[in-house]
Amino acid sequence: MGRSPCCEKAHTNKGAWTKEEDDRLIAYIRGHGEGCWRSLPKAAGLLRCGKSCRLRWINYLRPDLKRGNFTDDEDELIIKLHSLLGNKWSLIAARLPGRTDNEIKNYWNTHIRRKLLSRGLDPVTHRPLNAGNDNAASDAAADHIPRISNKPAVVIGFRSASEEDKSTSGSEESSSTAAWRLPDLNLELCISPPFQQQEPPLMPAKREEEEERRVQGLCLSCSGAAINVVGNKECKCRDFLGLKTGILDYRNQ
DNA sequence: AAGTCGCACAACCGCCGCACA
DNA sequence: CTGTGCGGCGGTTGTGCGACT
Repeated sequence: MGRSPCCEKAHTNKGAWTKEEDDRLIAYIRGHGEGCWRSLPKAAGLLRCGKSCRLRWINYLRPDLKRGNFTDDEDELIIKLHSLLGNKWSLIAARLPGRTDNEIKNYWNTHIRRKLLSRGLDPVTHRPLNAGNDNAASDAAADHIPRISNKPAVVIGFRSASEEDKSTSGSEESSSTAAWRLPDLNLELCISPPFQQQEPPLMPAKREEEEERRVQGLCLSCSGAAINVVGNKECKCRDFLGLKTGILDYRNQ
């Protein structure tokens, strides 16, 4: 029993959006807000699938989009976030006001990958290309090595100095990742939720949740000041990695 | 001027997780 | 508890355009 398609494909337009379609979509959302994407196309008089409308709105038509070139600051922020989060484009985009996950994903694949390669860094692992296994590094650069669980390769910065000491004497993880240092990544995340070495493995969904909480729970702008760690709530300083950022939440506008 | 190539980015596809009945 | 519908996400593809030969 297959799932029904998200829309009646036979009667939907595909490909590039026309000006008229854009206008209809904008007018409808202005009038009714973002709601049920599935029913939106019909209500707005569009021969498009709901997903397509959502994508078009989020990636192109939203009024709070920046458009235009990425700044150097944004470049560096993306690189840092990618080293922490991996290919979690939506999480990365949430830290870059006016940028969409799709835009960042495209930008990564076209610009930043090359930028990292030119720095001698593997864009997948953020490790130096000539570090360790040469074959592995070059293969990874060619995208032949799948990232393990799509998780960030680097966990640096989430440990205190004392944790660091502990880890040097211990686990496999310490030898495989913590022993290595990302040269240009210094987030000064010296405070953190307690590092739980013996933490039982999380279920995949929980793991992702936890991952997000780790990032959210740390204010990366306040040089790790503990006062800004407020559980899984955003720090109110609105200053992320040195960039003034509003946390993007167009849904509440 | 015509053809080819590579880049940039918009759009699509398929899967997953969550909410709900 | 299970099945279904929906929104959301990440990977991939398609297409337009400029640079180059």
